Amino acid sequence: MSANFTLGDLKQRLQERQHKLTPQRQHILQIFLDRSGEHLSAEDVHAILRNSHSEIGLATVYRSLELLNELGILQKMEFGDGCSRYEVKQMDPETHQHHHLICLKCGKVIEFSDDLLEDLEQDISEKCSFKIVDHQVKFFGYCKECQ
Amino acid sequence: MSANFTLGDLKQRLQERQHKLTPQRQHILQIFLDRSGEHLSAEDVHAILRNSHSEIGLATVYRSLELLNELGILQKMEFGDGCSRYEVKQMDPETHQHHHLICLKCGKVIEFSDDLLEDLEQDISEKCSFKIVDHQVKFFGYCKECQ
DNA sequence: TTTTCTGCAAACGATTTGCATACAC
DNA sequence: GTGTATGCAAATCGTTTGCAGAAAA
Repeated sequence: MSANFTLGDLKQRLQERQHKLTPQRQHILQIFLDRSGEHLSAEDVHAILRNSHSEIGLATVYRSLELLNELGILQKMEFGDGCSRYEVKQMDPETHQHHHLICLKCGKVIEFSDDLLEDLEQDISEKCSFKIVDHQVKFFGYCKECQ
Repeated sequence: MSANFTLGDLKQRLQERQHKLTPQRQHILQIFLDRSGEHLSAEDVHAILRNSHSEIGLATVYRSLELLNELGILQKMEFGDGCSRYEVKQMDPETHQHHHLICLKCGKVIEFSDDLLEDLEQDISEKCSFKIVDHQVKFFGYCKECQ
């Protein structure tokens, strides 16, 4: 249960949209598969690539991240630090969203999973005639070490 | 109850930090007081100023918005449209936060108030030893007109 | 082959900054 | 007066785009 994405999934989703399976795209996805739980920016990914082996243009990194996001493999998110960050999405829709606790002092991002929002979504749908397809919850405060 | 900020509050908070009460800062705050409920960007504010009377440099608008945010008078927020937006904060801490429903099609931002998050915050504090001082909740979906 | 990619460099848009002048205190 | 604010223009930063050559299908 709770299986992860593989390079095979990437290949399949690319083919469905007549996109090509390039080594650059594979390398970039692999970085996320090797580091699930981290929130990497385009610059982060670019630096990791540079350090490990392949030199890939920054523009290609940006284009690939955007594509992986559209394919539903990565999830784009903003933590207010001035750049977009990405993480691998959970394949299993049963495994519910996690929220982010962002420390105002050290900037650390802690994850917290929960399903309490289900009720709230239901409530909103009814009261506002708004069809919710996604949500984003961030809590700001101070982590254990910074309090 | 649920009183709003006034220019007097601005004056007081500025003095506490040895900042000066300038006409620019007053005009900018006034714009928000006249339009509570709107989520204005720096460019929006600049345009409104230009249309109404005073020509204020864009850099000053940015500096003032940042200052008003630090003074706790405005609340800075991101809706993913590429720029920071601001709205007047509620003075009364009893009046609880409102959440934002963001339509993925037309971009409209609807407000929704609720207190359900209280329980969740309590839960997180205990489980993660994380002291929460603020939260941000956004729901993405389709509004009545766009469904 | 045909179409989609990549890499580079230039373009971009939002935001910030340096600096000389102007103003609030 | 003294120190903070302003306005302008230039600088910055993350991100996007145009285009010619490279590579997947």
